[in-house]
Amino acid sequence: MSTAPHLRIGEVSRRTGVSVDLLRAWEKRYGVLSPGRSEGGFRLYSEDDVERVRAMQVHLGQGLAAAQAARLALESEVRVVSSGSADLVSRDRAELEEALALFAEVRANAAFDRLLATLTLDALLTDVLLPYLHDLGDAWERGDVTVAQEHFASNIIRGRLLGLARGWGAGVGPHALLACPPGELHDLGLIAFGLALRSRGWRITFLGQDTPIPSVQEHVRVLQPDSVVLAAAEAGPLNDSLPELRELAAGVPVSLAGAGATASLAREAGATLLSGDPIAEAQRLTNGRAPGSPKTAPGSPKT
Amino acid sequence: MSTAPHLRIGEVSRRTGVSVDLLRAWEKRYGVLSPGRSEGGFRLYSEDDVERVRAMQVHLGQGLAAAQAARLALESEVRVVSSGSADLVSRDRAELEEALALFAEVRANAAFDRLLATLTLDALLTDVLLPYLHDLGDAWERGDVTVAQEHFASNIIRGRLLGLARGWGAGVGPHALLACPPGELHDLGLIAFGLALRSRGWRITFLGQDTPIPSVQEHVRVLQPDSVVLAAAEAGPLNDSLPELRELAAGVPVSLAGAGATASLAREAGATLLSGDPIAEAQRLTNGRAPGSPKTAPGSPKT
Amino acid sequence: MSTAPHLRIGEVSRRTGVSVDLLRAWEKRYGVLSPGRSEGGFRLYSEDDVERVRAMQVHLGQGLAAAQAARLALESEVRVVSSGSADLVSRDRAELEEALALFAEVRANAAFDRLLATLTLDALLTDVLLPYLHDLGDAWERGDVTVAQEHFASNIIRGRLLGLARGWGAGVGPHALLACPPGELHDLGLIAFGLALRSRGWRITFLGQDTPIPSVQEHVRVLQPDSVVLAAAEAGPLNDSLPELRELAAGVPVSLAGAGATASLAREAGATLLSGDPIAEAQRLTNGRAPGSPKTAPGSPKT
DNA sequence: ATAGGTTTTGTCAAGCTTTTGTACAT
DNA sequence: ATGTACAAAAGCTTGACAAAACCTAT
Repeated sequence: MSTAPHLRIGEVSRRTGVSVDLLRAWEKRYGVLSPGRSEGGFRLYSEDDVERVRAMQVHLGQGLAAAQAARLALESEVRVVSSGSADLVSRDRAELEEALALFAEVRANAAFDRLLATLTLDALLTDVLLPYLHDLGDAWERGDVTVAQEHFASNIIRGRLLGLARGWGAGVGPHALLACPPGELHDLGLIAFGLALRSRGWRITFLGQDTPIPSVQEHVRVLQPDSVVLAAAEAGPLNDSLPELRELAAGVPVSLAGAGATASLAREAGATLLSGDPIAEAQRLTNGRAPGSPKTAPGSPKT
Repeated sequence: MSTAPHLRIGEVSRRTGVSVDLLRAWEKRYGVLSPGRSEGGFRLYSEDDVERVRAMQVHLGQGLAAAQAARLALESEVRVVSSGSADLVSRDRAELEEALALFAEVRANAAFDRLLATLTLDALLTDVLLPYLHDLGDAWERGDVTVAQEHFASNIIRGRLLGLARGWGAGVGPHALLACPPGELHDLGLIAFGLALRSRGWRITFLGQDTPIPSVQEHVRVLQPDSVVLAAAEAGPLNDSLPELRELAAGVPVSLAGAGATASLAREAGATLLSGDPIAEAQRLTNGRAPGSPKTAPGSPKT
Repeated sequence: MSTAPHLRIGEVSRRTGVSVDLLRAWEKRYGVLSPGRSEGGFRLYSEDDVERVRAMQVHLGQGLAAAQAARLALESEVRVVSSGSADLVSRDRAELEEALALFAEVRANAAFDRLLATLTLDALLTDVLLPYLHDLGDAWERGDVTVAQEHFASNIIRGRLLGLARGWGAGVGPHALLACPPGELHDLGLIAFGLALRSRGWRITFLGQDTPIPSVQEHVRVLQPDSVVLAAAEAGPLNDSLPELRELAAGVPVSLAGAGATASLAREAGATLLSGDPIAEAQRLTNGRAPGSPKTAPGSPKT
């Protein structure tokens, strides 16, 4: 795949770390590079040339003499595989983390795209995003991460997850209503849970952060979901809503999730506890319901 | 719809803020206006003429020269053209509102899709989303809308806006850092503002809800934004951060926006007040930038 | 998509941060810009010109020299910010088409990503991809497009659609088996149909191009799908398989789709005809399965 | 690596014209 | 109200210049 030559020698030097003089020397002595020329005679290199310089560097690093390195670089057109392909995912994960820490939106999105292209949604959530969010929470508590960094990262991830969530209310599957109790602002785990449910055929209605239980109650009557899931990162918000939770759980299956949900709390509220990670619990919920076929096919909203 | 001409030049001047002399000059030079005449020879303008003057002002505000502004004001005769499709737009807008009120995610997204296919970003924001959010806030205060409905709608819209926002940190333009002060959870207007800035060539870093000012401060040093914008729906959060705001504003241009930002607050903080709607203010901020002062020198090699 | 030129040089400078002198120099030296002129000789730039300046800036930022940056900007290898006045979707759609026609894979993917971020999957399919594929077919028949171009575009789109399709076999919804009859190679419409079904909660098994009906038959016995859909762009392949089709349709609901499916053919085969576009038919099939009326929620539709 | 020459590119200046808001006289 | 005048702001062209980046050859 040849690209038009458009890099001057200084930029090639900057990109590879090889001095301009040396670049010219390699060209003359070994013919590794054959740049075009500008009208006035300046060398113009292509991206491929940069690759070839990199290849030279790799070979030199392996102890070969320059002449041999050059021959190899020319002959085999070795692509530099900077790390094993098995590790591609963890590389992208690292890239994502670094980009988010540096406020580099574009890099973060690119890494996200690559991950999305390599992994299934389940794998992306369980192996990358949820661990990352977990670590982020820890780092935040330890003060290793500023609030601004945490916010920036959350907003990027929220945007991407909501993008994946688009349309999750459609279809014929069972219907889950998701919300965080009053005072609870961490909704990312809940979105992840919704996505996992979605990919198993559920329909999702998402209310998000800081939703009063009576308001949930009110709409349960109308929407008739098959399940209501409330998530909180700490016990406080759930505890504060305990009476209303009990009332809610009397009319519809309620599950509590997130680090704030405990067995005793669930028991007192008459709710189910989802203690594992979102994906596992989504699987469990789905298996519990209908191993194979959807229970009912409630009408889908028209259009 | 043409109305009978009945406005004398002084009234037109008063309504538009354009001096009498200038109105006559525009008429003669560009033919933007063609007023009738009273018996005694006084100019008599119609409402349409006033609209046309307003159109000129809009274009001038966008940095066009008078001659070009006039041509556009005459050519596009925007009212007529868009009122044909205005029906369609308002239908889609109504559909969007109804779907959001009914938790009909799919219908809401479909309406949003149609709006995206008909409108420019500016029009979508100014004519549909911002008014809708405004109304929603009012309805919420009056209790005409439940918390769950408000949350559901916000999350859908947030998801779509963040989708449009993807990549807004890239590029070469001036750089704005956006955040809501501690305690402030309404970030949609700020996202809209970010989008408007983006479409005018700015780069955006978005921190969102509930961001402590010292954390903003810290990253301002690193990111060196050209402008920091803080938005709040009520005065409280901004007031509470006043001392830190002042300190922040000492080192970087700070603007305050949203219903919670007042002139006196801005003055005390040493910040600029953005009092208008997000799109207008984005325009203003862009025009306000000094001409011919390219901040970024060519060839910034760092990522 | 050219807009009328109406920006004077100062405004362009203000918007891009490039000095007026430099703008004139770039015009003269590299021809990056070709502004119109006012009556008195002032340069008048269009919005597209502004974009081209931005493209230059991006390339400069990557370390290219001005001359080369200009060449790239002219070849429009990079589209930067969408700032123009066109609506949001048609811009990216045009970009996608151009990129596909020019074998510019990176650009095409970038445009696809933007569309995916802005639109719903349904909208992406109905408003962008399916019309595009249709036009492409026409252009191919007229000879306006080379085989290579058609292949390139198809493969890119197939890759992206299959990426979206990942995991479409999982879950609890009804199960559809999709295939093209022997001799039929056009599977893109069928993939689109599968995606539309998927987003409505179905599980998909996709057999693809050129599948012998007995093989479908066999899968049906094992997988017990709720529906089998066969698609063909011309009548031939379906006709040739008529006897086997009849046999297949005796054991499982079969639908025929694509331009090659006719009412009479469907009748003879004992199959249903899906005559509309994939998305509409997916909706119909879904509604057909779940005849329960949509539960309409009250709430406050009015504001 | 150094020396001596060339190309590239951003910026500036001088002198003149166009555009446009405002002012003034009739 | 009309017509003319005017000055500031913004543009135009040509030509030149200097710093940075490159070239070849020693």
